[in-house]
Amino acid sequence: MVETILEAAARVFVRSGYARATTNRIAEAAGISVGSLYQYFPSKDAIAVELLRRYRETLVGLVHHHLESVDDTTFESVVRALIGAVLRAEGIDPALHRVLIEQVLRTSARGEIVGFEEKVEGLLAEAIRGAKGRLFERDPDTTAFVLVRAVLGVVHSAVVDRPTINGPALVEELTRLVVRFLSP
Amino acid sequence: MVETILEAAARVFVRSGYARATTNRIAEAAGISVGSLYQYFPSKDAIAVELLRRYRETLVGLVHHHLESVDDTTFESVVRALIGAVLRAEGIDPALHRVLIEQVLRTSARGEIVGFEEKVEGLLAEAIRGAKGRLFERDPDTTAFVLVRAVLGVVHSAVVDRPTINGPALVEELTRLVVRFLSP
Amino acid sequence: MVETILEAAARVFVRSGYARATTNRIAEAAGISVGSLYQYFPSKDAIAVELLRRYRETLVGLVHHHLESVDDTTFESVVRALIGAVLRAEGIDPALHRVLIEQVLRTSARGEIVGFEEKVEGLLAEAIRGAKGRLFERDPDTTAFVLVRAVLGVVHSAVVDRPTINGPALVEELTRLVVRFLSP
Amino acid sequence: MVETILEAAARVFVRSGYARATTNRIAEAAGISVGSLYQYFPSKDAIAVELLRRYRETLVGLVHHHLESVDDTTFESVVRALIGAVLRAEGIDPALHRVLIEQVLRTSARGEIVGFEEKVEGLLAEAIRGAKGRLFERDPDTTAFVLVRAVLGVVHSAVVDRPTINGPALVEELTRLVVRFLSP
DNA sequence: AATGAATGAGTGTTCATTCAT
DNA sequence: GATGAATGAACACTCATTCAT
Repeated sequence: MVETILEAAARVFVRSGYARATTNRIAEAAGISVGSLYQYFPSKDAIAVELLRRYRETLVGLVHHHLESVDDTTFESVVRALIGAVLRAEGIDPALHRVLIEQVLRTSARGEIVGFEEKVEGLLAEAIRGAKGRLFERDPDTTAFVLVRAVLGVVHSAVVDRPTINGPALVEELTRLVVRFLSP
Repeated sequence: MVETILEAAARVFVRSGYARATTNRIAEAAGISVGSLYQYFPSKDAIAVELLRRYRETLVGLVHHHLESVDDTTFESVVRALIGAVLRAEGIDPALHRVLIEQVLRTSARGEIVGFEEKVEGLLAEAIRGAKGRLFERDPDTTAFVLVRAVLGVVHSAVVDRPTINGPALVEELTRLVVRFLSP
Repeated sequence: MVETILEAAARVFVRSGYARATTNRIAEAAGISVGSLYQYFPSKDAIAVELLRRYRETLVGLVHHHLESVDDTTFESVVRALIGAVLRAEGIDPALHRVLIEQVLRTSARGEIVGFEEKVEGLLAEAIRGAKGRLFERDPDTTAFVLVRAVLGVVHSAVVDRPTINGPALVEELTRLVVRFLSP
Repeated sequence: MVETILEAAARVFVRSGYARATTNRIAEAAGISVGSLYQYFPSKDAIAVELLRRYRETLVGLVHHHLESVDDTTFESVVRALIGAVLRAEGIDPALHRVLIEQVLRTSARGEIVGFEEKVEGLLAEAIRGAKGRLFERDPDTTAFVLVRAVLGVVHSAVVDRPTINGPALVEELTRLVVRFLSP
């Protein structure tokens, strides 16, 4: 039931924006009554918060998974695989993400939620520090910041604004961006 | 008067979010009455649209201005100057940008507004094509896309999420990102 | 089970007021499920009605009992005993009474319920008429009315508004009020 | 406008009870829109609070006024005049009073409001203490308490439950109640 | 008989917009 | 042009009641 509601809410949030997404509309989209919706979520905001939480959990998991294979193969191929995975990730719906962020940031759940990018940055900075070749002596934190935000900026834009650009060529360009940026 | 209203609206939008920013509150913040506000803008949405239009106009102008000096000096120094300028730009308030986008995208003005990044990308692709050294044979459009979105991703994040990181080191890292990415 | 529900309902009505006393809350306070509650009472109002009915029954019984002993002893001592009994009566919870009255008066059960004071007045008027000494020639009904409402007014106020005043001195004053009022 | 709303609210509260008196219904009864209602009162509760405040103010004024003439004439005639005045008082609508009390008691305004009877009792206790004849040596506070609550109990009942009884005979009986109670 | 998830009508309240002054 | 009181549609949320299990 929780799943049903979240899926319906995601659809309605994206289609109509948070403000115009009424709880009655969400319930209807989920094929249930408002009352039932409130049996599972205490408020409209709570739905947004949970949606955002899951969204971020998915992405963090994705990155984590790929970073573990760094040693197994070329650095470049890991980057390529990770970027490809993120670009393909079903869970990535920046339109939804965008809609949610403004709302959740006004919520008390704010603290629990903000920090997805930070988490990814932490994982990356760690990986950079542990990298065998000690590739460079710049500050790993700043490097991770630039890396994460640059890549996510491109990925989000590709998914939201220019779905047609999402192909192998984009993966290549992004991989080049990352690899060159990190090389000494 | 239009200016007064827009400034007040920007403040209120950022402080309270679009939904909670009532026209009465905006009018009050502008020191006028609601009635007067409606004398200059036909609707709340229209304020958001105009705000977004100006925001983008400012940024496009900024980029345009710096790209014209590409030939005058090193490529790298132009990039560095441009990045510095964008990061310092007063007009850049991604918090406002974020608030506006969701709303404006649901508006009929949508067509007139979307495409700021596209404009910048166009300027860039043009510059790349015209670059003397014929630096590379990749598709200028894809390259421009990656470049613009990557840089804006970092810039927006820096301004919104991590103001403390906004310093010379960040400019250096971003410049490196761009220069290396574009080098053959 | 009916008892359990009524006790729980009384607690919840007093604690939260009739409007905020939800049937779910009452059921929970009774340690049963809403469904079971509806097995014994057809509606929330029905609970209030039954509660009021019992409340009044208790008080009428109390008065009735004491009036029967009028001949056995001094008039004054009967009055004193009756007043003391009413003031001590466990069943007296004017807070509950107050909460119930407004609701029940809007109910179809209204007719069956109103008239508690009237019953007591009837008993009293009867007692006055039958009183040996034929104490006075005023209209027994008006006298009974004034007597009942005056005493109940004081009793209710004492229990609800000023529990600290509820002591022997109060009994004395009230007794004096009654005895003097009835003396020729 | 405030007056219009209060009058309409009083009517609706009495007719339908507080719970069923919707703000829309009140507005309609006042011949205005809900929005306007909220321009003058921040909430439904606030209306009840103001109504109660005025109600009590009226009654306190009434009592105060009559107590000032105590010295001018017989004690008994003052009592009689006061009782007659209270019984005739337009402002007295215990049905309304009853409806309001439960609600207001749950309100933060509770502190400012409770204490009407207390105020009257204070005035009375003062008058008793200052009475020339030093009529008795009982505790003036307890006496005032019994007096006020007894009289109000009768008055309220007369107005609400038995309007037909409200005549000269009732005034006589009540006056007798008071005078005898206070006599040494 | 007991349960409690599901229902949906109905509530208090907000706020974009209008318009008489 | 400026004002701000008035409007009322629309919303988030509650809760008495039902009914399949």
